[in-house]
Amino acid sequence: MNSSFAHPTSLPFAPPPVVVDGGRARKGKPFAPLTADPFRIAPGQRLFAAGEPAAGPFRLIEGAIMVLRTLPGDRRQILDIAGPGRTIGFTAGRRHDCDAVALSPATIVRLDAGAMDQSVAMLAEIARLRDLATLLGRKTAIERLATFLLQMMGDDFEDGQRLEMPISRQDIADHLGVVIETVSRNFVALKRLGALKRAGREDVVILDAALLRRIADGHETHSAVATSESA
Amino acid sequence: MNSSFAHPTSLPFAPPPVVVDGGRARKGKPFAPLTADPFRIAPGQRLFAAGEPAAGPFRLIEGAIMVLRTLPGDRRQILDIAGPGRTIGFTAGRRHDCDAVALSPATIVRLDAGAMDQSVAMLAEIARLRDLATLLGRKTAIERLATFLLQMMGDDFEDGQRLEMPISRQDIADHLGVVIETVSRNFVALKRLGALKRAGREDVVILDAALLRRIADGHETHSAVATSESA
DNA sequence: CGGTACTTTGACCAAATTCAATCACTGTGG
DNA sequence: CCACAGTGATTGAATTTGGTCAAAGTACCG
Repeated sequence: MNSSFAHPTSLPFAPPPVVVDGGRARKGKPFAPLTADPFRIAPGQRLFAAGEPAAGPFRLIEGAIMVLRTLPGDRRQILDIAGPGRTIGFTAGRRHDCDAVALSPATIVRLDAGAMDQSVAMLAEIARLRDLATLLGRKTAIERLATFLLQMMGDDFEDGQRLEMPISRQDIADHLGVVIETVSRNFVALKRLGALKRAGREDVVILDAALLRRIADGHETHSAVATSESA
Repeated sequence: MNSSFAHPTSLPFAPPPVVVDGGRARKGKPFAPLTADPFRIAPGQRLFAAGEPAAGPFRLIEGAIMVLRTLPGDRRQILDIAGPGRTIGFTAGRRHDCDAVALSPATIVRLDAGAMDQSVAMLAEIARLRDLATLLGRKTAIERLATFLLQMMGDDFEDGQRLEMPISRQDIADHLGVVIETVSRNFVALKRLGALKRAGREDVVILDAALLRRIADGHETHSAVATSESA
């Protein structure tokens, strides 16, 4: 179903997630979101792994982290690609049920598990996972890719703007539930449709966000991966 | 991608979700999970719809309710099939982003949005949606069906036991991200593999739960929907 | 009984996967 | 500065899984 995949490269130094005191704020501030000290991890390094005792949720200050699950036969499902401000690492049990791996150098703080109002972050997580499930269950490959690009763009993104993508084709594929070749072909398809153009190795320039949006939403019903066109 | 689908039949009577007092407990009990009065809805009736102002989460006392999203072109993704004890209807914004429809006569209570410890239910919901996303992103049709059956069985289910399925093929299909014919064919495949046998219209007898589990987990690597065998 | 709705089956089709090159960018060493 | 590995991305061809379309089959209900 899927083959060689982008290794969670265990990089040189491996600071264990730095658990400072039990989570209680040391200096007063009784109801501020209680945290430990921020720490950094390098690209490819794991923040936590499935099966490990849960070390409370984490707030991502800077960088990008992906959260993923592995199943037999080289199959992976990337459940989240989180950027600054996002909270990750919620778990229902005593142990993590996913791996979390840095995509770029990341700064993180561990949140106190008891800290009030993780509920906002949890509700956001639920909404996000519903979107993902809908995408995986009911969207075509090109719709998935368009949806993904729009997510990476965030709001207030303008046509002509360069979109940085600190993520490999394999990881995109494992996020969108397709194989790497399908991602490639659909990048080409979007290029042909005039939605974007390449910009260097990993990046891309968005030419028509509105078109992208129509494709993502399942209007613009082309199969799109045509087999050699003139233009 | 998907065609005629099981209509959220708007049934005769349609009691609006009965909002009793603001959620405050009337009789003391200061910290009991504050609720309004239970109410009932009939099969096919909607509990809430996407776009409606959020009416707080609901606890399902009895019956079955499905939560689903609709996208252009007759496409649906059923995100949840909830039974007694489950809490549904979480939403990040002020409005629901899903529809909820009863599969069987259901008894429900509205929970006070502020009531402590929805967080347990939220964490469970997150875990559930991660499983679903993994299934939709990375499992084959037969693996999806096996996984679904195991879920319906719950724990402590024994070989030879009859499994009641108060849900149509179309709804199963829209839950598993395949079409109705694929569900049919894979029921046949599971029958041929000796995992189950039919029992009346909707129900099924589980013959080999262990096999089902192996299939669901992606061991037992058969494509399985063979095109006419002798046995 | 006959009608309606849902399910199953079959034949065919298409989107996506698999397998296998080829290509393009990066970094290295000559 | 250029040849050349090495890695990841792209392209092509063949295959497969699941989808589409259409025709039975089957249960349920009046």
